[in-house]
Amino acid sequence: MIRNPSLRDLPLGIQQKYIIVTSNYVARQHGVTKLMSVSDAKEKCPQLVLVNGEDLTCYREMSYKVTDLLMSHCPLVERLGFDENFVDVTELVESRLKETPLSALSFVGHIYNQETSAVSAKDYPRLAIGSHIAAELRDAVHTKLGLTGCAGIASNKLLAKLVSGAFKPNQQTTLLPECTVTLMHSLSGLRRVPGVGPRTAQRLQALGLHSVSDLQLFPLVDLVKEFGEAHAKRIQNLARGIDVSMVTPTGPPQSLSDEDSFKKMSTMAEVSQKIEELLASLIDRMHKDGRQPMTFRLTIRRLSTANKWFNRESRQCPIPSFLSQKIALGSSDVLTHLVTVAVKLFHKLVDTSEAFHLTLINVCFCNLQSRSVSRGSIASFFSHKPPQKPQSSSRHTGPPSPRQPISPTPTQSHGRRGGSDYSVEERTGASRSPKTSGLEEGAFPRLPPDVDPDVFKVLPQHIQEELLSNFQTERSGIPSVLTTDLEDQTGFSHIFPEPLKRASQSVRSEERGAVCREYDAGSSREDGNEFSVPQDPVGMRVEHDNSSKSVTSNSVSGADFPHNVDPCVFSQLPADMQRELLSEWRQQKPIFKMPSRPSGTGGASRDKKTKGPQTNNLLKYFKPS
DNA sequence: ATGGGTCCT
DNA sequence: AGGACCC
Repeated sequence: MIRNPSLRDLPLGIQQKYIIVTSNYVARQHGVTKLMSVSDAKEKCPQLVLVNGEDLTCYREMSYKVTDLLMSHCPLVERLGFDENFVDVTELVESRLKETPLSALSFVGHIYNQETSAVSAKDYPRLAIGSHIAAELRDAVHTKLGLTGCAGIASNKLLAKLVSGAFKPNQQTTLLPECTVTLMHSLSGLRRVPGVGPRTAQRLQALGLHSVSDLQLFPLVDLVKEFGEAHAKRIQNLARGIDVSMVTPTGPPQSLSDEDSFKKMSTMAEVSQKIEELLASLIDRMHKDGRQPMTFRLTIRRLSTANKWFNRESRQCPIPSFLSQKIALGSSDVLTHLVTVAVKLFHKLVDTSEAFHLTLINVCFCNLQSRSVSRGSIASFFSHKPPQKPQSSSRHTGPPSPRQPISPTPTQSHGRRGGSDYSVEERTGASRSPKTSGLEEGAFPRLPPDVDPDVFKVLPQHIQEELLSNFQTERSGIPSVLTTDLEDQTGFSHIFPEPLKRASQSVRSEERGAVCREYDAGSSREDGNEFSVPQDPVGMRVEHDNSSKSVTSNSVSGADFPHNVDPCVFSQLPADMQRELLSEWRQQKPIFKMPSRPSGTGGASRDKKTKGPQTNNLLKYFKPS
């Protein structure tokens, strides 16, 4: 729709192969649904206009533009697919809170299950501020990129995401902590809980669990028997509305892939041709990215009578370094060489002396390394301060673009290996200082002043809840996450880098143009971004350093609580109290996981998970031509 | 399903 | 290399 506004008021469907992956609201009014076959859709809506959405380029570009724009307002942005972003606005909220009188606070948009006019913003100062930030972000995305979408404002990612869909086209909703229970109970089944996929839902069903409350109340011990401790705790917490995961800045993609599916392919000639076609566009994308892929992977799907359902098989291999350099440099004869590599992998997958029938081929570059400048040594990495959050520098600075061997290209910060010295540091930001770890106060810092935390801890649950609920009405909530989403449209190009987010699949994207969400009805999609607000700054972010100690209490996987906290009680606590508890608890955990496996090149590089600090600008991505 | 992605085992 | 999850 963005590309062709004349489609805006017509029923529009985005087609990939023989299915409508998404559609605008006009088409939805005519009964077109999300993964409907083209034939069923045409039957329901003969006038349906179809746009092919198999090429995700436009959506990807727009998607990064959105992420980039959000990052320019607040650096902590985590992408989820092409059309959703989580933004941790805790720090922004805290700084605005310091400069605004309580009397000047208000809410913007909807409040889940309550009348906005009936809620006092003074009682939830952080969430109220979060609602304004979400509105500003949605407005920026709309005015600068032409996309509309929804946002959810809550104390964690799970909740922000779930509440963002409460009011559908192009609206935003804030979740007050006391409505968490209602929101979770409103879900029609366990599959609606993000993080519970088809497999987990099936296993839960086998245990006799169907609803969110079934999972909330199921004995953890028994759940652990089925799923293991970490997974069991995680999903049960999710059912209770608890999500301790951080908003992890996404940074540039970890892999780039290109694939095509078809009815059937049975000859080597067709296979090499398809591989060549896919590789040509992948190499082009890789070149624009500017990083060097160290690994290549080929994936296929066989036509299988039985098991049609996900049988994908893959083989991967290191990319000879002369080739990966050429890719980054944009050399023209790379294609042939890579086709050779791919065909060799293909033969490891398929015995071509026998008949074969493929249904899909995927080519992927992963283990992407930024060639930063100096290839310096690992020593230079250690000499810098710790990986701070680099942030940005590059972000706005133009496309880092590709190229140029020497330049200090920013690209990622983080791990950066190498680099001259400068780059790295920019840090900035905010200082999130480390606050030392430790103890600062007790575990329950925000109890009413007349309650001793040590006494509180040993009280029966119902008494604790009563104390807290009385106290809670006086405190504000803390927001935490927001998500925003946007819709569609696309356009492209741009300024710097990258793009946006939304469009989830191709589908969405194509729609683009039009619509957006004007008003209701229908549909398109929207989705959103979620902003979470609140958290304490300190809490979520852990970054820094080192570790302090290792774990104190249980540590275990991410899902547990400090030893004296019962999850059931915890879930009833006011959001800001939860946040502080989690913060403290997280500070005791080691921050970096270190290479569990010997990594390759410099260990310094990082470990993937360490992404935290890297903010990078992602976006740089395709250059502005 | 489609055409992408993520992280964990 | 595969599995699970997300869109």
